Amino acid sequence: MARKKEYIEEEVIEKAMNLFWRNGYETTSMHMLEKEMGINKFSIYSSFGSKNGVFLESLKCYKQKLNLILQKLKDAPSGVAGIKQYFYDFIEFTRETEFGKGCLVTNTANEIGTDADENIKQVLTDFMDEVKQLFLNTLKVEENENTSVIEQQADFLTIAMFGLSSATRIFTNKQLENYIENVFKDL
Amino acid sequence: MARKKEYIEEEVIEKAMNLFWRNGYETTSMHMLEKEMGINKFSIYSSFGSKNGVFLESLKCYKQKLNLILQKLKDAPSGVAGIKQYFYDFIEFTRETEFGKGCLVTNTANEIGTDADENIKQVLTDFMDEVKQLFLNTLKVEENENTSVIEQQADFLTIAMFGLSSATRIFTNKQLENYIENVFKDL
DNA sequence: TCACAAACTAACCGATAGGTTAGTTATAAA
DNA sequence: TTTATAACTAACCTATCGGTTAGTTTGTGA
Repeated sequence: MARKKEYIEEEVIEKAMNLFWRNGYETTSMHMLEKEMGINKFSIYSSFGSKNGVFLESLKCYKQKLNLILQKLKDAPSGVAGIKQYFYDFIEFTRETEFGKGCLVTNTANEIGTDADENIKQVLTDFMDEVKQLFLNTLKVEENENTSVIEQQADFLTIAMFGLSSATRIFTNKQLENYIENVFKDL
Repeated sequence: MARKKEYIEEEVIEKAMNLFWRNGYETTSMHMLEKEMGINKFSIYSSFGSKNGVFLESLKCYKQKLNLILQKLKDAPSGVAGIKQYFYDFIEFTRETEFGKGCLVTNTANEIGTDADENIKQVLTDFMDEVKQLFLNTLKVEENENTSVIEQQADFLTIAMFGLSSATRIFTNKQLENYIENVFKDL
């Protein structure tokens, strides 16, 4: 009936995601998105509705990328060792292409205020809850174990992970590895 | 010879600092600064030169505020207990007026990119170095102690502090206290 | 083959960003 | 009391923000 799109939405979103990842939400302008995605405003708005829409799709795309190491954690045997490995996998993940990008989810959590878009806030809290639940499941060796201790451990590791995500933007690999070793020292 | 200023620079900077603290650098507009500081653009520019100038003075003001608990750490006896107390003092400090502000220095470190103003970057790294040095001094009980172990401990605590600062914006007091207890468990 | 619908280009929109400046008001030294 | 000068007000500047739209190109089903 009509013309075909000259771009693949998944492809241009991945480019947008990398831009948001490097620069944050506010700093990334529609003009920058046009250049990076290789399409113009009309196409961006017709495919994703708004800058916020592009960002939400970028977050989905980011989660897919992160799922590779999250899946490894899901498949790991019970116990703290798998989580420690996830921490190491994560710092490698944040450095894949360049230094100092950090984690898109954590960067966004650090950037936005309380008045931010509700959808974005929901995606962030969902993600955090998912990671904490994954830590809980990995720590839970037997069903009738002391749940309050495990709950506290999972809480600790969630904040430690959050802190590590922020820290990857400015600290050296050696410092981050030293941090991980100390976090898991007596766990 | 001429008219007197109708405002006190230290006072209006403290107001500006609180605005930057709550909203971050980019989100805070000159218009918001005019309203919050109670003076208009002309006065702001004649006193501080630019938005960046206001921000740099705000960082100085913030450091002064933080010095109250940093001084307590300086005066504390050698050993890890004083640092642990600093962590607790710090989460109280970030919650003094409202929830979720975090730490102005850490917020800024999380917000800015590599292309940010050099003066601002310098202030941030100086501050981080100062805190780490303070941790080092507090950990150093005797002069001829194993320096590499202490160096690693100080590095760990610096990142732990950085992570805690970020975390204060979204996690509950109970979770943060649990984090601190785990960080200091075997130190 | 041709008409219609979707994809495209590019000019445009109002709002707001950080920053400037012409003109007015107040003050303190002479 | 006059006058020089700094502090003030408010209108204004250009650039850019996210977003829209009129008009053109292109592909495809009828």
